[in-house]
Amino acid sequence: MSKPQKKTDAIPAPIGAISPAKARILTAAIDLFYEKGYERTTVRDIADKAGILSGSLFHHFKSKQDILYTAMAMTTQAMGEGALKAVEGITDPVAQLKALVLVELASIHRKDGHAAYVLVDEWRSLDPEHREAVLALRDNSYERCWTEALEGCAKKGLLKNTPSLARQLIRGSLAWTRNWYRKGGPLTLEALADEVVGTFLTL
Amino acid sequence: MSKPQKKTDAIPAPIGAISPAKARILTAAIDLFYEKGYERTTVRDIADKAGILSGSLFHHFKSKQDILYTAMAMTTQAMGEGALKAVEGITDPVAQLKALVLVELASIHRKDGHAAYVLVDEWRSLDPEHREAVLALRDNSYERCWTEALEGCAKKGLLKNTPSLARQLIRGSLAWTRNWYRKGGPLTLEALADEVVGTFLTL
DNA sequence: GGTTGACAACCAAGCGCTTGCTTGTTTTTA
DNA sequence: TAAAAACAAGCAAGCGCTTGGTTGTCAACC
Repeated sequence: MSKPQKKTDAIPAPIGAISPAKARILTAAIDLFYEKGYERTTVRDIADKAGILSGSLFHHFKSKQDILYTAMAMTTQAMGEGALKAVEGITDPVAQLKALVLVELASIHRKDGHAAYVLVDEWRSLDPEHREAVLALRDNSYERCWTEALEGCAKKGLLKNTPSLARQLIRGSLAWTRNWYRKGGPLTLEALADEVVGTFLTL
Repeated sequence: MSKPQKKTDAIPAPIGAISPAKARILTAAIDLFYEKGYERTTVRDIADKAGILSGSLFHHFKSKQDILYTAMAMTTQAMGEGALKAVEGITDPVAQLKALVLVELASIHRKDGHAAYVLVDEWRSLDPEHREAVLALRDNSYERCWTEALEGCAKKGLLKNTPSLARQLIRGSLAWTRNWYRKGGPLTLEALADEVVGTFLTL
């Protein structure tokens, strides 16, 4: 018994099963982060919204930072699965791209349960170690889908930029929609997705 | 003299002359906001960097929020002037657009004295009233340049989207460069600007 | 089937610290 | 010599988080 070392506690734990209580807290936290940002959101705010006292939060999460990390990691994982499902069965890279753009837009504007905007707005609030962990998680599935679609387009000569540059430009365009796009207006998400795809491809 | 009303104190004051001391504080604050964001930056941080004690800040600014507002308003005004100067004498709308893209990129990555990134990152930290004031300031000159250039391109049939949609997509692409673009790499800001213009126009 | 113990979830209270900001005084500047 | 600028000290409030005790739940045991 020279080295105890039961658990690798130094490196952030993987995202396993989430208890109902944890899920409730995460939902509340994500809503508040969306409205006010991480820093302006207090643990008391989160607890209030989740219907418990602030101290009880720390029975489920070891810190406020842990809540953010879990939210981002969970969302990343969910988006990876969503992206995989979106391109499933599609072989045309243009159609793949269109599907991926729509998934990302829908996530940002909360058409589903995800919460992609935390992955847009809160990078700076996430500790460097956690940041790397989330990035690794993202590159593993979500970005892989994008790369595949974009490289497919490039091979057909449809892409104006290199795939990696195109990815960053598109990501920026989509992320910024958070600051101006409103559902219910004349422009639907689908139409917006078409516009974006049409912009970055030479069709 | 039925109404005193010496100064419209309710609505944020306009940006007049900035004293040297104020300018020093603002520079320090902008640096820190850039590194850590508004919320994580304390008034003591700002004072330290400016070479004074924290209490002395409030001789120059009435609140921390006032520092942010002044920084954003000042930056907005400077960018308006920068944009005007950039398109000065240029009649070709494509060349205008290229110049404007470069100005915005340079500001975001602090190649000049401006600090456009606060206009990207810190909107949520700015009080609603101040926010409107800055937006009005922006639309007054800076956005006017963009609208003119984009409408010029549209008239020539070079634009893929409507000018207003193109503006938002471009703005997003440029803003997001903050999260991936690093100076000193193989891609210069000028080359990046060319890529962006080439992407959004049908040349 | 009633008692018991173990455990997770939560409450109640508050600790130690940091925050933005204020006040009264001293120094610097013009 | 008076205004502007900076200091020195600290307040009140709010922050993340800890602690110790109270519930509710459910399987194990006689």
